[in-house]
Amino acid sequence: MPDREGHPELTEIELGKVLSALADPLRRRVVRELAGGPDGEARTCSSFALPVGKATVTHHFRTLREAGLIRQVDRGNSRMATLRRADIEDRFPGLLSLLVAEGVEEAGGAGGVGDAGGAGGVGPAV
Amino acid sequence: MPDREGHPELTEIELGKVLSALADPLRRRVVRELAGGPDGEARTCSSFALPVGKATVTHHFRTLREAGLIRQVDRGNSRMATLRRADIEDRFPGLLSLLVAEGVEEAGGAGGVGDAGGAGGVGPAV
DNA sequence: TCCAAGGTATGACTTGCATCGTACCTTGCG
DNA sequence: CGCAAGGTACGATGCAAGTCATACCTTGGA
Repeated sequence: MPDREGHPELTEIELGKVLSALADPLRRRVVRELAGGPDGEARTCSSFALPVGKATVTHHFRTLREAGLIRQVDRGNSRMATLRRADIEDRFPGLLSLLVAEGVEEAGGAGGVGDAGGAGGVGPAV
Repeated sequence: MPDREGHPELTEIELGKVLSALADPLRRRVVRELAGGPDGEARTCSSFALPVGKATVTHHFRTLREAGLIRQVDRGNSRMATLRRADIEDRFPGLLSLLVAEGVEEAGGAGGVGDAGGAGGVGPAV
């Protein structure tokens, strides 16, 4: 059962909810940025500079949280979000690689996803 | 540019459209059944026995086709659908494994996805 | 030739979702 | 203490998506 903040447990993460959450380009961008950063990195919601209002940002982060993709913890004034990297890799190996690869191709990189698909090596060498 | 039947080319397959298409459980079921069958298997729309009306079935198959997940070819009276397995593996390696694994866990299999994540070995040995 | 079967096209309906504005709460700081 | 800043809650709105009923087309077979 999810805790009172809405985080599902590892075994409760459902593929359908994850895919629905990742269907939105804004949410995909958040996960991609987190996946491209160091493991365990904690960022505030506002640090992503999403081109939508505050209320909408809250909505998107709630969706990501309830899907099991991110973890949110209160830290004083702000609310830090971290990627549940190990959990996602455990249940859906290779999924994060696909998101990171999407960012690469949009950034003007050459075609091909390289070694994507492996369980490791998603983030930078920490 | 997609052909007049709506099939996108390999390089036109977008992650966003694919994820949106797979967000629906009925469509996920179609892809999962195709991915679990032999490579190149062609089935009619009605062979999936989806619990919705004919018009809705057409709608779902159109979505899958325009996302680039299946290919539909006329064959006399019926319209056969085949999984674009190689194309999907090329652009999103490991994605089909996740769908097949979902079916396994729902069917009462033990936890864990085994060797999922590799590019090969999604379907049965053909 | 006529009819049944598989799909498609169209229009309508309903629900869900993304978005916003506003009000409100909490924390940190001057 | 008082205020600004980060988030949340709630209500409203507009649009996209899933569903259906119906009508229609095409093919294959009796």
